[in-house]
Amino acid sequence: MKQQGKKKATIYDLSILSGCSASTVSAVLNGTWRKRRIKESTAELIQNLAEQHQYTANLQARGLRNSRSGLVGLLLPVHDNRYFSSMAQTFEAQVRSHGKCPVVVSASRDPREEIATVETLISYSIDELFVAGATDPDSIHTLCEAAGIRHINIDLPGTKAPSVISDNYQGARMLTEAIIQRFDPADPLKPEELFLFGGRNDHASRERIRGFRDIKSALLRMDTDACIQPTGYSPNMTQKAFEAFYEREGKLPRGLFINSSINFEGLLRFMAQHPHETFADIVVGCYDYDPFGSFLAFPVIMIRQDSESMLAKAFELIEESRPAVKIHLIPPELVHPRTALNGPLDSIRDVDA
Amino acid sequence: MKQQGKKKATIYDLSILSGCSASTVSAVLNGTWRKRRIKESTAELIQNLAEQHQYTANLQARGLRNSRSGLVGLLLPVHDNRYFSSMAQTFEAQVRSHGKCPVVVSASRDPREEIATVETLISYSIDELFVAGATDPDSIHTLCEAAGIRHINIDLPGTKAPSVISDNYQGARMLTEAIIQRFDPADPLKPEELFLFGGRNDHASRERIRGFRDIKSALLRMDTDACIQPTGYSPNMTQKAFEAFYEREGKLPRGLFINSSINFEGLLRFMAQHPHETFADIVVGCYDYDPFGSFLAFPVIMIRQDSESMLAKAFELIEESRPAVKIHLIPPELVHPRTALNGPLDSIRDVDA
DNA sequence: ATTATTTGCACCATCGATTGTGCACTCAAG
DNA sequence: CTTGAGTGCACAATCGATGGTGCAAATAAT
Repeated sequence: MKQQGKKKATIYDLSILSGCSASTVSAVLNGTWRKRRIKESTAELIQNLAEQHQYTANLQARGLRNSRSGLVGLLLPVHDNRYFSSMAQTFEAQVRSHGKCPVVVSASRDPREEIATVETLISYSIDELFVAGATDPDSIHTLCEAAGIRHINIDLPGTKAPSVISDNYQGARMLTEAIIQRFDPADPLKPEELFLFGGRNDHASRERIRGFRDIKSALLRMDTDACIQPTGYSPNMTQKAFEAFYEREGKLPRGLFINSSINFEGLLRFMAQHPHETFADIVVGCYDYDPFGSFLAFPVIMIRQDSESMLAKAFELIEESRPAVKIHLIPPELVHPRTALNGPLDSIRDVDA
Repeated sequence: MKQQGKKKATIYDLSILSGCSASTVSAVLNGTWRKRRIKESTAELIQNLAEQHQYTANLQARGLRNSRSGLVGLLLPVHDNRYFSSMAQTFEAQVRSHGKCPVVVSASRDPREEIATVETLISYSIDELFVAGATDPDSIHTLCEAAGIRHINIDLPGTKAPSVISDNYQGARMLTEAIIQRFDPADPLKPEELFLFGGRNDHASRERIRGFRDIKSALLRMDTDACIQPTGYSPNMTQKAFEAFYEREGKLPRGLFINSSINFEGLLRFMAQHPHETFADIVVGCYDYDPFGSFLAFPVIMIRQDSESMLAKAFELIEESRPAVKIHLIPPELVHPRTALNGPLDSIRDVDA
């Protein structure tokens, strides 16, 4: 790649060209020139020069001076699933509409990586940080607080900063109930046929498990916890859990509560290894929404977490000077099988053809 | 959010604490101290102080001085689909392994937004830029070149910078052929039953259409171009195209070549409006891979674009001092129905449970 | 005409890190 | 004792933008 290119123009270049001082140029170009009582004609002169020479401010210099960067961060566990990627999409739009620059990074649900990533972001003087699905929101809080950075938890709550999360308990109740009721009353689901797969020991999983357990107890019967199989957030671990179950029982449970779309991918991997008939009669409830997942051959009931509302609430809170450290629950939505919902992409105009 | 927090420590603070000059502190902390013949004991002293006071460098200041930031950018059209989100995931891992900081941003396939976004990135002195799926790679090239920023096109080629793209022509040939051959020889697909939906007038779409057309001519017969329906990259437009078709013909074509998973979502939306039976006999080929898409009730043949290889090649090229401005084709992979491939998430360890 | 205001802008320190230059000191060789 | 080489570090300029302060010229008030 050619490394030449005549060094981007600076306010000093424009200062010489215009015969004004650099501070005048700066004031004109950052909009504070009226406040500084710069003549309109001077402003125009400089603006024209800036345009001719394609001036753009060096944002690192500005950020250094202001100790703010105009960057707003979103920390994700992973990019590669619909829940988080649509959150990223919404986040970008929101941040842009506030005139800031969105920065989305992922940290693989690894506490060390999370800390390191946040430290890096802080070193760039990001202005605000949205922490989504962090394994350790409270240590992130400590870092942010020391640096004086406004921050907020999304999806997984912390105890030291305000949090906006999905109402996992209610969502799990709705989902569990929908799974059970999906069965023909003539041949209803039996307690030993309803299992939960996926998740781990995080707040979201615990709440979902609690909702699952409560509804299962109420509508069917809750015997032991054998029907709850946390497998982590990994397709492969989930697949192995299904394989193990199938090995033991010779079939899958008819009713499946799957903790997330990532775990659902584990079921897909299992399915790829087994004949179609193995799934003739199953009903899946998945705590996440994926449009393709909704149209599989068997009934898939999904929960769409309302990341738009979550982000909207988060933006609202982060603007407050001293938001209460509390958890805000956003109700998710039950999505019946074969439903194609609109997503953030729908607000993008796609002209031409 | 509390705005206090005792201002992060700087080299000047450590300079006072250690009794050394700021330049010595700087040298010690950025690793150049041997070159500057600093005593080992001095280095240790300063390193300990740095640790005690949780010093981290202000990267904006460093970037300003060096006119490099340590940031590497990836510009995407959108986050919210599996192709691009998995590209983002792979990109992050690669950039991190080079000791840099990944920045992923999307620009909605809007040329203006692309330009504005790239200008912002340049203003932060990003070191390198990967431009994926840009509508207007050549104007982006102009910007980058003026700023002396190494850059490379991915997914959609430009004429002024090296490009790494998927071999859309070959991929489309494979996909078209696989669709046709999926049908029972006893009741083969007829020319008027094979349609292409989606895409627009970009390089990828044109190549895919060319591949589609060539194979269709060779194996069936290519009459008019009525069987090619570019609908843009929008689920809704695609849905409307299907509705219109259905309105006219009373059914869908039995063989469908769908240009991308985004367009495939348009088919889902159509499906949500119509009874199951409408799709009893269709075969879909989709130029994109989505694990859930692969397991739908009808056969879905997919193309997985090898974004890992594309990125690997792109990283290789961008390191070269003067890479040739040519297009590198990366062969994609045909994915048979009901296949669950591994993705970038599989390389993430998910401990605990 | 003289003093008081207002207008228009230049000057300079500052943000934090980097780096070329050079000075003072130690130690050994002559 | 002088010279030369090497050691260890400090100084100061620099990256580009910002904003407080102050000063001269233009205009208004008396």
